[in-house]
Amino acid sequence: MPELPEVETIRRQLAPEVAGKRIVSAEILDERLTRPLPPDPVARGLEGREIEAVERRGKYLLIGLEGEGTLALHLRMTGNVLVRSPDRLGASRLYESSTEPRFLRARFGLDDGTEVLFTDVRRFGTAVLLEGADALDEYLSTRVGIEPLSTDLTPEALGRIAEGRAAPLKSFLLTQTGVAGIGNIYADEALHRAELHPLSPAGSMKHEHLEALVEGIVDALELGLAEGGSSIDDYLDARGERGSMQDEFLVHTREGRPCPRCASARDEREEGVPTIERIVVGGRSTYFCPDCQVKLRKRPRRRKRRRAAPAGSAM
DNA sequence: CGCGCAACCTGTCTGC
DNA sequence: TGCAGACAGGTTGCGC
Repeated sequence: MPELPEVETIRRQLAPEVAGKRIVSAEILDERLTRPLPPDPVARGLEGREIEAVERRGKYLLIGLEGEGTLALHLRMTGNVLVRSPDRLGASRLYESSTEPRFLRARFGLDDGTEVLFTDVRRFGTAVLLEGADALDEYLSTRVGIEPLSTDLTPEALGRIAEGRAAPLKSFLLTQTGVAGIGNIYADEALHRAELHPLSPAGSMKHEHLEALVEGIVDALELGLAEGGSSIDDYLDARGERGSMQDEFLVHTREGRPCPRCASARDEREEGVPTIERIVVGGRSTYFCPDCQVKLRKRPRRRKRRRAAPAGSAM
């Protein structure tokens, strides 16, 4: 579930609720959360420690602790982080419920009564306690690459990591050590914006494609952030509320619907508008418009003229 | 080293 | 109604 916009939404809500407060209790309720290490040392390492900051790298939520420690949380597919502050009871569905959320995997209590809850249906989520700046850097160095909403993401930088790659663009975008934070939703949305075919080899992009893809990535992620993330199924923000990005999808989960770009390009005529297709790439559902998302050739050597008229697939 | 795919989990939905 | 099978936002480990 949570990709960069969802994790960043949680981070922004969590930070002001927990920064400067002290952890007075830490309960790891599911031992898989800290796998392969046992949960007890993690819980003991947290208790009594003050939270200094809440940051994010890729899809990792980083809880900065006094003494150079960091609790690195990853929500994987169905994880949620919820914050309950004592003075906000009744502010949302989450607070109204007096009962514990389902699938609770960890609970952290702070010195002013604030509670931070980690829930996760599928139990893929992880919590790692890293001591010292070096341990954090080492942990992240093999897991996350370029931060897409920073100035580090340029067409040149993207070109360097894509160079020589035969993997399809969709798989390339999902590789976190290249560009970090993009998941299945935003990969589809970025490729549509860039007018690139998900099966094009990553190494086939020329400068204009790299520029378009950078722009597509940034636009898709920023819209996701502005909408508070995508709630297709499980995702809720730190206050227990749904995001609204799912209402803004151009292609993701929209199989059979008209392509919004092609439709607006010829809005006078209703018929003949290409429709979104679903294929499987790297084992993941992939949605795209076969008409406006151009399939690039492996070698950028020969330039091929694109046909002007759409192949009339009757549908 | 790059790449594709199974595995890790549990819940929900669809079709017979 | 019951049940098998497909599918779900992510990452890792293994084999080629």
